[in-house]
Amino acid sequence: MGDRQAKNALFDAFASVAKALGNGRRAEIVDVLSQGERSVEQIAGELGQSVANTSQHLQQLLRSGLVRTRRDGTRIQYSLASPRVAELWAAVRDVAAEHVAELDQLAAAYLGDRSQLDSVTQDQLAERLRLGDVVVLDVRPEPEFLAGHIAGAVSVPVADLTGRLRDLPKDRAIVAYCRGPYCVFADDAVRTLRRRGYRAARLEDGYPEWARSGRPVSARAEVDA
Amino acid sequence: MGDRQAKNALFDAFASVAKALGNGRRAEIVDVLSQGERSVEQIAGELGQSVANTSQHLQQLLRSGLVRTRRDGTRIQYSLASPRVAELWAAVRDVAAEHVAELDQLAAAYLGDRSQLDSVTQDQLAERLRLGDVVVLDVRPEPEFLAGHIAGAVSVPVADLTGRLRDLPKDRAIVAYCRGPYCVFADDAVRTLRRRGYRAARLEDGYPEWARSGRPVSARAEVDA
DNA sequence: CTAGGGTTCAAGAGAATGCTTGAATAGTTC
DNA sequence: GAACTATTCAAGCATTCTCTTGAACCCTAG
Repeated sequence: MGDRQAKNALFDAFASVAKALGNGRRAEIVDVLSQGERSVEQIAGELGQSVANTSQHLQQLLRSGLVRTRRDGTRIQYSLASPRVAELWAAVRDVAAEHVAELDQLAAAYLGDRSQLDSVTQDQLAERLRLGDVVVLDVRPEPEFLAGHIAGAVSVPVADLTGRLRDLPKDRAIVAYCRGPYCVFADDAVRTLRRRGYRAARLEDGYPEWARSGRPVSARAEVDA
Repeated sequence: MGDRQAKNALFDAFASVAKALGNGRRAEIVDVLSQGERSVEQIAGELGQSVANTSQHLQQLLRSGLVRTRRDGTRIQYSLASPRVAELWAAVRDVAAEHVAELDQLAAAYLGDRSQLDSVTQDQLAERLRLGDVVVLDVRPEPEFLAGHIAGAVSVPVADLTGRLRDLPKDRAIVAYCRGPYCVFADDAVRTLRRRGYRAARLEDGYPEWARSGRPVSARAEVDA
């Protein structure tokens, strides 16, 4: 014991986890799965990749232990092996944001200019929720809302936003949120709302971060009541 | 914005951080550097790799932003870019421990059988330190002790242990610690001590974890006093 | 300014990776 | 039990990785 060969094997095993996340497409898969379980076809659609290629990436994630599968009728649902995997992914993302030089530009290229968008921290939103002086909009697709959302939020998927503007008050502050700091849904929603004269801002990060902080959430059961 | 190409580039950038850790040798480099800064030659020595190869891995870590360099006389000292990198590495290690199937066997192959070794948690050690009924041994090489150690610990590098047995009391409990949960120094020390009739146990993890938990530490300045 | 040594660079061989295409599989569902 | 279809497998090609060897490059120290 303590020999070089065994040590190499051990560290190769540690590194296998990082290697699994060490590809843009697989990273994106983990990002998608941190929103909830998905079938191969759904994931391929979100990534803009072929089903075969997506399947191979999923196999690799499966072998590395980061995801698991469940059969659901005719399809296979993939999900993260545990919440720790989502935390690891968030840690990778944060270290990249801090230490990768080009990240700001790349994020700007994908997200567009955010300098005009007001944003709100978790603490600020929690306080305003407590005071009740804010409307919270969950602009993710509805299934994700149903799977879990910020307690008190209303589901208005960004695709439906323009059709549901009449439900929203112009005299109250609106805070929109979505999947995380690099998700564009809330940005789009806030831009649309402000253009029409609403007082809208985006939550700095998204639902997964809110839930991980242990803040109040609801899921389907409570909603349907 | 929001287009596929930009999104791919963004996630490739996130993944670049994971990719940097996605090689056993580079993972080991980060593990070594989480103990403090090292020259290329030192790192190569610890890894059992050629200097040229080690240098190339270090260049890659440098490009990914995870490490930084500092010139010190005729040599270049590498260190982690920030404590967050050490945290990320610990997160990778923990996820691997939880989700990689073969990890237990690989760890056992490297560490040997730990079932006979008593171990102590951070909480337990903190409590016993408070009560003063324990001798804490830092069995890492002395430079690492000098760079920072558990407050109240004594430096007895494992290589010097047999020569310094007379300094250790047989009537008090001894807790040895080293670099982390996958470090063999404390194991070796505890085995040696128990064979000679001392009451020894190992700290479950190591110095970096202790420090990260915000528990009391000391460094050179206080020690020399 | 020069010698020396720590570090980096360059080229190359062999293996691994990532995506494509097309076929095979397995498990439901009807 | 048979048709369907979501998923996986297999083969192939271009690219990237990892380690080796040997030479080149700085920079400090004297």
